[in-house]
Amino acid sequence: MVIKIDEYSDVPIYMQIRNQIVIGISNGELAPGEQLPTVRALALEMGINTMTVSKVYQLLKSEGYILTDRKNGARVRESINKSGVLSEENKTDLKRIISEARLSGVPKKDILKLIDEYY
Amino acid sequence: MVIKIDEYSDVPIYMQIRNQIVIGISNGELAPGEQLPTVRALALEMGINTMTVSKVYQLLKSEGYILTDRKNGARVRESINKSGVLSEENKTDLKRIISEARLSGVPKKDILKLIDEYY
DNA sequence: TTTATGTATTATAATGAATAATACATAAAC
DNA sequence: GTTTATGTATTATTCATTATAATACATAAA
Repeated sequence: MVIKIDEYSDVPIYMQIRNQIVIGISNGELAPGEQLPTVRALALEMGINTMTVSKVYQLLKSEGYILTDRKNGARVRESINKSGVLSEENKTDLKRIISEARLSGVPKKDILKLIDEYY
Repeated sequence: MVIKIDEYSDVPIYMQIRNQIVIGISNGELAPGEQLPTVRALALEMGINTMTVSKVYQLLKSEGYILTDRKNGARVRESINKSGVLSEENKTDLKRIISEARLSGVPKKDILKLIDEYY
């Protein structure tokens, strides 16, 4: 899996990595049980600090997306807890995105098409 | 229009206000040409610094949502530029939200229902 | 002349993000 | 047993962002 950092983004590096891994798990690019790169390998590959990557894994672990231990490294969880509902934060974000889209004249069907593509 | 700040959110105050005003413009709660509260009035009402509100208005102005001048205060723009396309940032955000939703077991139709509600 | 508007200025404090350089606990590999 | 590789902990530092505080300014209507 290729992870790309936009250095001009105002989204912190660790959050960009976290998001791309979550997207990868969701679309199947990262399979359940699949091994993730080691902290040091990913840090070296991306030219960032090891602790930054470590914190990404700790975040993903706390969110229930992956498991980590000292012997096996980090792996995608086999069974991820399903609340079945969209978080309040995501509802708020979605509302904002839709509002900006409407004001930019983006047709509703274009949004629905993106949902189809992403879901 | 009532603006509410979640002091526990990691979204900065100025961004929360900005977002809620954008949403208000989009859903018609704030009509084109409508006067916004003065910088000082809004700051006093919300118990925050005047410069924080001023920067919100500068941001909204730079984004083309409102107009400000020293005599008339701030008003919603009559004609907002329509690019017709969703910004790359919003595409990325949308993709992340959908991914998290899928992993949480949120049915696609629930997402579409929210789109209907918000758009 | 007063008042109200957005804005500019300067300083300060608090927080978050990222890095740097080591070190540790653990367990597999040799 | 020693080495190696894993995630994690520690401590310190730097930098940018956010928010506040206290004034002051330019402008134009009242």
